[in-house]
Amino acid sequence: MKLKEAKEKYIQAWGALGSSWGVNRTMAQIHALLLISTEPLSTEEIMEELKISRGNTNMNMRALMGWGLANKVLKPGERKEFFTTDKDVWELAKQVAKERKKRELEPIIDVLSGVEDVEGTGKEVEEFKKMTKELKTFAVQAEDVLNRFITSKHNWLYKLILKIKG
Amino acid sequence: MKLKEAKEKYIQAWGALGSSWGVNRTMAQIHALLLISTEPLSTEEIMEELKISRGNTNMNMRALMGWGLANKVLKPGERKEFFTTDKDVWELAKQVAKERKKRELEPIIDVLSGVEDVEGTGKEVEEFKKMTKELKTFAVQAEDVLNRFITSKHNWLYKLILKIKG
DNA sequence: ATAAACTTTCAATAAGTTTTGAAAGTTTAG
DNA sequence: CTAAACTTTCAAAACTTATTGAAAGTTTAT
Repeated sequence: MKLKEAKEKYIQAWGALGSSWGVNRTMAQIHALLLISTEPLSTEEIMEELKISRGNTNMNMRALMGWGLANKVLKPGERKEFFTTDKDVWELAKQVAKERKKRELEPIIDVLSGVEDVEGTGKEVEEFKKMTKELKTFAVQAEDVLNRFITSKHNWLYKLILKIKG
Repeated sequence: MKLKEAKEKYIQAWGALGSSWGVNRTMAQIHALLLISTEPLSTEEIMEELKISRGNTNMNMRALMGWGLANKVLKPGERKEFFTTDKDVWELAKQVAKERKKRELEPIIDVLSGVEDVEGTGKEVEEFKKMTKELKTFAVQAEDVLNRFITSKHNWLYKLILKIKG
């Protein structure tokens, strides 16, 4: 397979994956592109390679930087800004986990906590309390695992697998 | 807090969470409703409670059953179909994991495998190979963890937490 | 057989999300 | 200062996904 074709396939696939993970497609594609670049890329180059508009490139580069997944780099003698990424899948995964925890788990835990003190005593109320309590327990446990993942060092996943297996 | 208000909050929150997890909002809401119901519910009752159309209810009930998260129940003397769920958060989580693994992880692993044999030898090709290989390793590890989760028994998560802590 | 009760389908519509592109804003060089 | 180089913004357009509702299909009772 030619590099160009391989690159395209990989970038498309990564974009698709991103969009199921709350990372918008373009953001994921830009990240994918930066991951395999040997040199920092300019806005122009990103636009060109991904065939996207300037505005889109700009918005998503800022989002990537906001997530801590990309950096501005200045080249001496160049006026343009260039972008790179850490090239560490691990960091990417941790960052996604962090964002999603904040956007999803935390709010649902809040709601489930807020709903604990429902008044009354009927069968319906009992069932409601029982279920929401279970859901909360589950969510808190999931949060716990995520927190460990987020604050973990490289290879935690690998070590974890060994632990599970052993 | 009144039961009615609490129910609404909980159902809305669960719906919102669902839609970030590839479970459509209505499907998640129906599931949430079934989770806290003491009795099996009919299509009518679901429509009423969630203020959604018959078509929407029907489609999403079938999807829920397709995911193995709800069942038809027949009440003696009644012609209508009624629906229940297992009331097990664990099953829900496993099912979501299973669907997402199939929809997302497997395809990306395929692409990354398919792209391994890119030809040429330059710096660019090296970087590409290196990166895609790393991504694949990561994806395969993640798949491994998911598989264990999916085939696990109740309380695996809890035990896992103890393992990680210890 | 047929009519009522109930379920399913799907084209049209609505709602939500992403992308564009042109205009406005900012920075740098001379 | 001012013109060119570059970046940012955001309303409108394109695209994607979810929902409706009415019509078609199915099942059951008589």
